[in-house]
Amino acid sequence: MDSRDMGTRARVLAAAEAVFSERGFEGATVREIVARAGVNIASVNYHYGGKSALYEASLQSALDRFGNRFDATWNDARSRSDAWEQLRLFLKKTILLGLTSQQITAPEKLLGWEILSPTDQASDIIKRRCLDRVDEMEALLCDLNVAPDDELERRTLALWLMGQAIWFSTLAPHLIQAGDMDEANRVAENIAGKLMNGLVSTIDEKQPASI
Amino acid sequence: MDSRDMGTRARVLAAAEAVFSERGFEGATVREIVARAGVNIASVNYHYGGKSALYEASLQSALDRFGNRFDATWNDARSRSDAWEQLRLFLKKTILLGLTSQQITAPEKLLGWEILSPTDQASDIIKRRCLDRVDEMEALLCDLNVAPDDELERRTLALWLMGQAIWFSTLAPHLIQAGDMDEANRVAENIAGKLMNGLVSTIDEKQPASI
DNA sequence: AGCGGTTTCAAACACTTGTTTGAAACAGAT
DNA sequence: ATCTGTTTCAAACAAGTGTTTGAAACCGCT
Repeated sequence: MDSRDMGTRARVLAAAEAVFSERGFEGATVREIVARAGVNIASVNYHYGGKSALYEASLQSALDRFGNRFDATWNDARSRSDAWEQLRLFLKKTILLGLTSQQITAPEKLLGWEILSPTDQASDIIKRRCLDRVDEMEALLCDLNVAPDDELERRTLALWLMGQAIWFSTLAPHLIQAGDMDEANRVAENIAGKLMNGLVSTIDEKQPASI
Repeated sequence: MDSRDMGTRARVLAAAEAVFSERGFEGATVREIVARAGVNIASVNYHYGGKSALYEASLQSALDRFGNRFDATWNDARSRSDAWEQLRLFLKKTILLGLTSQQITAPEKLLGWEILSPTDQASDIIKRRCLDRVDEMEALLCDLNVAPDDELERRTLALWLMGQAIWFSTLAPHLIQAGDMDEANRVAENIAGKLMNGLVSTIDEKQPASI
């Protein structure tokens, strides 16, 4: 447990993240992991104690990086002075990510696997983290004075907005691809604008300006 | 290939759908499938030719049922006379489904697995089906006179609206649960309303009624 | 009853899986 | 150089995998 053993131990973890994210827990084999890491097969048991433990470590590490990336976008947006600008920037950035990224990144894929077949402990960790983000979105909505009084309503609204981020960063890349950066930028701004317009409209529940 | 063999053959398919959706392709074992179906292990090879072929059959069948369920909601909404009412009803129903359903259903989980680790042939089938739905949503947007002229913009908008359906029927149930039916109804109507308000607003791109 | 084709079955097959093992190689301190 | 604890390695292990096999059971038919 020294810090000098960051050679093989870290290489195993990196390879594990990649393989687990590509194939899931069951589909991944320790032989492929150690092959990619370029180390002996016994390393995974020696350093981590087994495949399951290695998976948990990979998930933890991937979640951290996922969280950090999210936090970076979030904090960057939150640093703006105007609250509406904060929301617009956050939405636009996350949408843009989905339109331009060529493939789902490892942490998001790992999250996906975990959602589909939850490991008891891990799914709790994930749930907690997701709900923390939802809390932050709720706070932003309160800043904007558009948070509904009703608790479930407010929570669903925050959850829904967060859903946009997840949707555009996971599934959308499979179905749509922007041509160039300018185009992506324009589309992202447009969608973000529609989301925000929906938020602020107070003429609720009635069909507006129909045919 | 008679129609009288619907006994074991169909039982295997049903069990396969369940097990594959719970554990994914790699995680599922033919032994568990045949155990649930209550048939001999050789049946899967005899009737389907192998695990992979059985998986494809399950995926096909699940996609059909998923499509049918979607089409039912869609057609029901589309039968309304007013176009805005069509959209509102569709959005509300799909949101409601996510708020009230206790767990992700088999077809959606299978879809999820396939998205995470696409089988070459299967992912094409899925893509095609999803894109067909997006086409229909585009048509509805044209009916509403809110479809942007730009193609990518229009497509992204349709895709985004469809994303709501998927989002609320797959991930949201993990994070939120409505208390009773009345509550769920109210929340679903609220979110649908916000979505539609965003659509119709023409005061685009500028921050509205800020602090 | 007897026949031909289809379907089921228990047992075995070849193979891959995660894990263990015991020796060899290494690093640092004396 | 020698000893100590740590790390790497090739080889082997037991368990579980999808698949095959050849015989038994079943079916509708004459």
